[in-house]
Amino acid sequence: MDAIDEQILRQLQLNAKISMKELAAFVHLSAPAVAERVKKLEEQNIIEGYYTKINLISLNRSIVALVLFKSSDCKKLSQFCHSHPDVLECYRVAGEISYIVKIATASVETLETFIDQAMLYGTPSTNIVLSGYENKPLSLNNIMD
Amino acid sequence: MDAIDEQILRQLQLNAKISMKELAAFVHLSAPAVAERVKKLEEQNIIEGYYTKINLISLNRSIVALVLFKSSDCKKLSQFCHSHPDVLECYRVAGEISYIVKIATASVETLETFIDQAMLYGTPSTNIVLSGYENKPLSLNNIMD
DNA sequence: CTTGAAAGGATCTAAGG
DNA sequence: CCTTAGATCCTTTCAAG
Repeated sequence: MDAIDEQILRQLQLNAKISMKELAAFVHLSAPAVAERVKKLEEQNIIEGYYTKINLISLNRSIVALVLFKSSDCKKLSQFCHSHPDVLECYRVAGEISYIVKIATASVETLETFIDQAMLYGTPSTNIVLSGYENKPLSLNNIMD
Repeated sequence: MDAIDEQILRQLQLNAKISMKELAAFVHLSAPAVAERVKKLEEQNIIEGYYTKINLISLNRSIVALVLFKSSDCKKLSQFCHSHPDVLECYRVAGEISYIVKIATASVETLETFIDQAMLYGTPSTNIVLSGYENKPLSLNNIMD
């Protein structure tokens, strides 16, 4: 991983579908050279995947909430969340809280159902998201383009 | 948005770089037909973007934490987080907590620095992530393939 | 690493149902 | 809205430097 790889990763974070040609222009290399670097980054699992962000409202998930659990049965809670169709992310954490779940759901009714079910495994504290942002790109050094 | 669009979105969530040809095979249409649907989904902002997930350790961010803020100056905190190079996500929430920040940072020292700075804008409660998962794909109805 | 060329895919365009 | 067919562009691979 050198400075050129870092620039490649930076561009890929912003746009997974950039062409090798464009990427090559960014880093001042040829397209075959960049393609080989990207391939190696994939093989080393430094690039973990390419995914598409879909508008949550379009997926009928108008309500996003972060649910914090104290003293929960983490194993069962983890299983429950993993199988729940509205759960986006979940984290086992060390701190005041023991488990944190991000959920995107259709309505307050479906949120209530989730909470009721989750209460079997711990004590939830629900925080509904009013605004926020995600997917801020990271760079190793803070090189700006 | 019909059932075919939903299938397209489902596949794109799993792999942003799938070809129109492959996607067409999934939904039993021709490649140009699928390409046009994808283009419309992009124009309607139902597809919000194509991103690459990079391994955090490779980016020198071994520590991930979720920091919860109570009674904070949300506007200034938001500005601070937005400009911080290690912040991945932040949310203004309604609940017991008023602001939640996800940060990926190099070490306990850099985490400490973040907390010290963030304390100017609110009262943080730091939860270090032990394990977790993200990017669970969503579907409108729970159609499995 | 480069350039350049050739082969294979993917995408785009156009014509038509 | 769809299909098929052709043209064009991109990527990939290989050569040679």
